[in-house]
Amino acid sequence: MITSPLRSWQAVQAEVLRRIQSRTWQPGALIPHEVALAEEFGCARATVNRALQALADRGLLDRRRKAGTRVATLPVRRATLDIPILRQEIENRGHRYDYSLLKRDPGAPPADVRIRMRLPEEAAALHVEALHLADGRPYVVEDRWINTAVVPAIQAVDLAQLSANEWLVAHAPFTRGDVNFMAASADETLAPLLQAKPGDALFVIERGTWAEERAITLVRLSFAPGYRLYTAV
Amino acid sequence: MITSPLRSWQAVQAEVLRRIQSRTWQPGALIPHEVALAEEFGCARATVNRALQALADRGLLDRRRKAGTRVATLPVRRATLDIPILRQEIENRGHRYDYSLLKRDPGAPPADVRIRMRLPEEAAALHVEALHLADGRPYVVEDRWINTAVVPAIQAVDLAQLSANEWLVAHAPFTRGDVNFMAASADETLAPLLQAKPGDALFVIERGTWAEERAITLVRLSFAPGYRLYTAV
DNA sequence: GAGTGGTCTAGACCACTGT
DNA sequence: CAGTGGTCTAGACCACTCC
Repeated sequence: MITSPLRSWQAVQAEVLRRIQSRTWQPGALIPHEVALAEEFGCARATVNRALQALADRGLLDRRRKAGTRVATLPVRRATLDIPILRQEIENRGHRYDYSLLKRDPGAPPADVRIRMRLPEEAAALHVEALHLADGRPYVVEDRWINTAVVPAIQAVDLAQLSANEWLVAHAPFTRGDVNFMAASADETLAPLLQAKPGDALFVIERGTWAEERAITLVRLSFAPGYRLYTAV
Repeated sequence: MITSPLRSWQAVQAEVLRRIQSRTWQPGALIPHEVALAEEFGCARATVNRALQALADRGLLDRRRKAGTRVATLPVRRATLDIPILRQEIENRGHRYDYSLLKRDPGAPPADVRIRMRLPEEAAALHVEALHLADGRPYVVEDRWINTAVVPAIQAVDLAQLSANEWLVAHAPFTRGDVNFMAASADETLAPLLQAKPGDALFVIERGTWAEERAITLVRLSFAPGYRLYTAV
């Protein structure tokens, strides 16, 4: 029961959340419409709207025009995770960041990469391999293909000084991206670079970025053993 | 240059995004304040506010009272990923879902679990191990500890019929959670369950949930080799 | 202290969609 | 067609923080 007016959308959100969690409003049930809640809470409809929208974004409510607002039956756990620039991630943890370019090779990408990037048969690309270090210890191996048709300017960049990632975020804004997280075993090439044993389980992030419908870059980051990606919900 | 009024916050967002991506507004630069933009775009300040807030949420703008709004220098890639109920994930992919309870053991948790869950020394808990299958093939091994002090009712549930996860989402709403993603090698116990070879790299999700400051459950999900977690940005 | 974003309000109209 | 959420507006006040 509400005694005094709820004046902020956060307060409204908290009260609605309480009713969901206390099962006052059962999963799947229709909740009162915005005008009714605004009246009950003693605030404007826009305030209720803001609160309910925030809860819908978090996956706790399902809202549809005319149909009304329902408590989600299967609350989806929605986690937001920041994918930081490696330099930032390492420096935020209080370590010194170092970077070393291993390879920089113009050339045709292998078939699997070409397909993932949807490049034509004879497309030119730039292959970059690099090692990122935290306090001098290997942190992650970067294996990247860059579509030089979209960002020709990168061919003139000295990637020994500035990582491809940092150049790209500054000069090649993307409109769309996808990310894959997976586990992979360290092979003979990767293991020594990461000071790991062949066969060690590595955490891998594979990321593609696109400008409209054209691939900019595809990168595979293989992290040293022990890496964890953390997020709060 | 804007010729006709931008009437929706999405239109305002698109125009601002265009200026960021075209570097009309350089990274780190201060952009006009809300009143000025509202005037230029021919809409209300609230509309501009909504658009800029959405972009700030996506990590493309930094906003501070009095200081104004700046283009983020290092655009953070923020990915939202849904952590579905396993049954849903498997059925969404068009497979048949099966579930098999391997173990159900009341008892004291080991020290590392107790510490992660911040349980007192002699706390009672319920240990559950289960296998989730897709089309009859092992999909993930679940290794879970449940704090029976918080959800005593689960002791009466027949976990051979209903997975602990599904019972918990319906009966123990949590206020806070954390998630860790990592890679681990299959050990002698896990490998046969997942039809994997010992040493295979497995994708692992470790999730803790809390009601206020009391741990509800801690679960470790070890996925069969080849699993990928995907998200679009 | 003053400038900027954060939010609330009351009212209005629009857009979608279930019946 | 009617009910519900989605959004816009104009104006107001507040809260934070830089100077």
